Amino acid sequence: MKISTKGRYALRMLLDLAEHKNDGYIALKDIAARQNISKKYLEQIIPILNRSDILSANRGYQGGYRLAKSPEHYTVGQILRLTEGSLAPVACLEHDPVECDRADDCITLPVWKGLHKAITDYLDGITLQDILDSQAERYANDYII
Amino acid sequence: MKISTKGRYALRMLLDLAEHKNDGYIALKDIAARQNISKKYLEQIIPILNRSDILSANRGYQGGYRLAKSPEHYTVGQILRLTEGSLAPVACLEHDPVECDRADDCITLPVWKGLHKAITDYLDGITLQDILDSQAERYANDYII
DNA sequence: ACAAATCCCACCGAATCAGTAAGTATTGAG
DNA sequence: CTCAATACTTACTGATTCGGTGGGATTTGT
Repeated sequence: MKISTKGRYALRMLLDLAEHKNDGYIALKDIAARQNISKKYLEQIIPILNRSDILSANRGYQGGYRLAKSPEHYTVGQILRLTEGSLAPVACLEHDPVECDRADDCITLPVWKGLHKAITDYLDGITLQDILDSQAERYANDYII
Repeated sequence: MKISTKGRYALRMLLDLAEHKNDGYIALKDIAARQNISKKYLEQIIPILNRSDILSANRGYQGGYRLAKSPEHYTVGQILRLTEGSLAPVACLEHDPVECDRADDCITLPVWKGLHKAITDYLDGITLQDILDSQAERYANDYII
């Protein structure tokens, strides 16, 4: 019941892009350095995100990535669904559901459905902008103290 | 981000014991047959639950297991914590937290804390009795229709 | 032309998952 | 007292996933 590093890194990568959304195209090298993540591994995660048009990429010299939309248009749920494949806590709730002949009278299925809803309701309610805002707020508090 | 079969089987096993709580000691063989789960595998799951005094076991002829308390005293969260080790969606939130030197200014940590809370609030709010009740209700409806 | 970047594909060790196998210890019934 | 049924224990195993690394090919601004 863990979020994979792939998902956590993807979120941090997009947050990094959100923080630098006015700096043009950001090279993977810079994200890797700032976030202290292997650039090679990020190279493997990027195409997962890139497939669904949430990023805009530029190859070659001075190339890199930037967000296709502004940070409030990305929810954490949306990002994690890409990297994790699905946020369903059991296989029988996935989009192409794994067949389960017990589903009709499965006594535990409603529990998993409810859990799935609790998870997605929470994660789809948080945008990248929300996370940036809460960070800004924290820094402000630090400054006051 | 999946609940393991170990956790799902543990829940079904305890629900089976709850359904037969007035039938004395229940042999693993019977649970395995009713739930269509390998008895050998259940044998491996049982000690995880047995360690924490939620079961009462009897060895030998006519032996088996029964719940130590009544079904409303078991929450799904409590059971899954035993089999999954922890319900934390990231390692840095576990009980013996995995060290993370970035924790102090980790921008994503509040997200994972909130997710952890959403998950545990939901799962700790459901008891075995709740599940049995919802099943009974469904059967009642079927009967009416 | 060259260097910096994205892209692409294969590989790899370690851990986890989902079980199986084989045997020991304990108990009630006959 | 013996036997069969049961819980308990330990070890093993094949498949898959996790968390990467390595080696290049391709594109692009200077």
